[in-house]
Amino acid sequence: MDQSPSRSSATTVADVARKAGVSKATAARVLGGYGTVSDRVRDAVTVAARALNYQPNELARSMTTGRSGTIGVVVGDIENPFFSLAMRGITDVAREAGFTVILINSGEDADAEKAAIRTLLAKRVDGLIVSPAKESDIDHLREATRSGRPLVLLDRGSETLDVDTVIADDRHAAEDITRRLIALGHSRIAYLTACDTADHRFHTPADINTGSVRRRIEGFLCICRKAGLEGMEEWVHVGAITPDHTHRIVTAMLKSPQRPTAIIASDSVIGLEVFKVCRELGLAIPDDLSLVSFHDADWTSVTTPPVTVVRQPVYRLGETAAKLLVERLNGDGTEANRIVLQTEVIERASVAGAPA
Amino acid sequence: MDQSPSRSSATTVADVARKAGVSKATAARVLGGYGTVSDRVRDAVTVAARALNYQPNELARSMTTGRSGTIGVVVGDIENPFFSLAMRGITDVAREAGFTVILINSGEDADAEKAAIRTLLAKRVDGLIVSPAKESDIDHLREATRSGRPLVLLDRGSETLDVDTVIADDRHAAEDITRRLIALGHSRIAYLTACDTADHRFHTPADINTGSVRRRIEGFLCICRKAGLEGMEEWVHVGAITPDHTHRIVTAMLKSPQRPTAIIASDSVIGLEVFKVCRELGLAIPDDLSLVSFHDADWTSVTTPPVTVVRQPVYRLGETAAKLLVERLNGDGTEANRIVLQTEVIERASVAGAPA
DNA sequence: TTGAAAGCGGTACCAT
DNA sequence: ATGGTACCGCTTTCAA
Repeated sequence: MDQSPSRSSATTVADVARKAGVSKATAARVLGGYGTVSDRVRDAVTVAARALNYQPNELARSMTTGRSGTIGVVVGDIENPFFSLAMRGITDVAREAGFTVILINSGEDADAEKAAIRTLLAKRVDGLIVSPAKESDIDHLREATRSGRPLVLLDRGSETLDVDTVIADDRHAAEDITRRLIALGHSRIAYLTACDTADHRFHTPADINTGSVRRRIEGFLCICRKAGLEGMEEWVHVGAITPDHTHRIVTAMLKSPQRPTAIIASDSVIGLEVFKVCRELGLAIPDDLSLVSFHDADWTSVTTPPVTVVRQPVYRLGETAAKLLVERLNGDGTEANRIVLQTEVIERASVAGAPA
Repeated sequence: MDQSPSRSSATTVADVARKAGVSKATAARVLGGYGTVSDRVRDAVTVAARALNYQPNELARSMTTGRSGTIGVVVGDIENPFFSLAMRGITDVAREAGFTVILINSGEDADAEKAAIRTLLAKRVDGLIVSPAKESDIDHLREATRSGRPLVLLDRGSETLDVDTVIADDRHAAEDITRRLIALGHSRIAYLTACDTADHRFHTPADINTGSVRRRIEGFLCICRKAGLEGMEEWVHVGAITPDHTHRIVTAMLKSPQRPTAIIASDSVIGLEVFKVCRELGLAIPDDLSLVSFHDADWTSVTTPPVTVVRQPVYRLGETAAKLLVERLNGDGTEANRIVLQTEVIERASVAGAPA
């Protein structure tokens, strides 16, 4: 009465072994594809496995091997086209290498990120790819590496953490576009980012915890200073964390008497919102306002006018990070790589000389 | 010489138990948060755990409990804004409910989807959310449910598979916009989808394996017929699987002598490409061509003219699917839900009367 | 080449 | 309330 064949619980190696008339160890060898077995036995086991519809239990396998075949990815927000494209790069490489990906959104919140890392570590991921919300707050990342599992930082590095890092050349990109804007006669140039500070105002780049953005702002300020533009810190606006926030900030900015003649948007979501506010306010781009946006989102070429953007190799960012991780997982013990992917300014028609 | 304290391998329940001077069972009770223990012992164990930096091994836990705390998600392409937004809905609900998400891209390929399901099942996910590439080819899905793990279908249902399903009201949406177009005098209306057929041509809705799209085309053809428009099958174009493909198809379409006066784009990626081709060809929207796109992508409101779209509750699609799954996981044994979320046509300015 | 048995790190049942 | 111990399903010595 206990040998019901349609018992719901899955068939195991032992079941197959019994049916094939061999030992558990032998069955495991053919089912797991390791060790050596005679052809005759292999066939018998294979047949039995098929008959019993044997499905291996990766969890049990992971228990003994210590490898879960899984990599954990923590990004700010998968909904953001930047991350979803990078994610595509990661998953493509992972699948190719036989790994599976666990995705967790941090919502750019440091605490959520910590919880995510803890969860991932508990699930015994083989490695991690993280886009840290705050570069200053990385004890949890350090602990992750201390647990022996390789970590790759995506889009945002850390000076104090010596691990593989893949970022874009944000600083030069920012310098480049700032230089162009200044050459065109702009001096009231605003930089707008989603990153926020404690008092929602910008004072110094050190306030900015997101490395990629900090580097851009540093580049922006540096070129401004070189051009004799002082005190541009006050033109840096933070806290554009949602379209609503952005809308409010941009509206206030453009309605002020000393309004900017150019805006640099730190990502395409912000750039889009700037575009919308201009519409509402009846401001013409580029005659009344020049606009440059980071991230070459697909729609930027189709607006009127099309938007000048900084093209970042987003897919390759993810792809490269995953490749680095897979190499580590395969035993690469060389020192940490810090890879900087080049960016490119795509000139379109949203930039013109400063209004008189 | 074997009691090196900085041994790399993680500390286990047994280690903690030893240090706290209690049995493994007792230590496990406090560490696992089950059973009953005296406060004194609880403290001792907690202290020992902290001292040893104990990190639970979820894999081992899953082994015995049979629950992995993981749900598997298979989508066509995470890079597509549709899926990344739905994914956001899924991950939000999953996190809230204490589940972690494994993401696999199928690339809309049935074989890849099968492999994905197999992998996920082997990893012992507790449940699955799948956006099936082909509704006709679902043996692997059936097998998944047979393994006892709940499955929820996302955006695409299946008549023959009796499982929880969350889709948008695609048919009515298509009927609605077709009706509007016809009322405006259009009769040469093209429908363009990424779905492909064996010979890359459309004959009958039965050729279309993606349920959501099939339902739209059925609605489109139905209304056309009711309005006395026959043979509209030849205005349905398939195979717009990449922007390049789309570009070629749309260009050919718009250059033909009998070119359409209106195009319905099956997703925002296609809609964007139609927009670009019109630019290139010097065709004015909506004077020369009316355009309606499925998916209210963020940029559609900012083009010139802004695009009339079918707004789908994409986030809620994912959210609802995840909620359904979590309920099943919590023991809901009621019959399969088939949830149809309402769509809404957002009228903007890309639609006008048919050119004379 | 094959088998027996000891884990992997927890959980859970049964005593005490 | 606590301890002893048999698993979970698979891998991996070690012998035979």
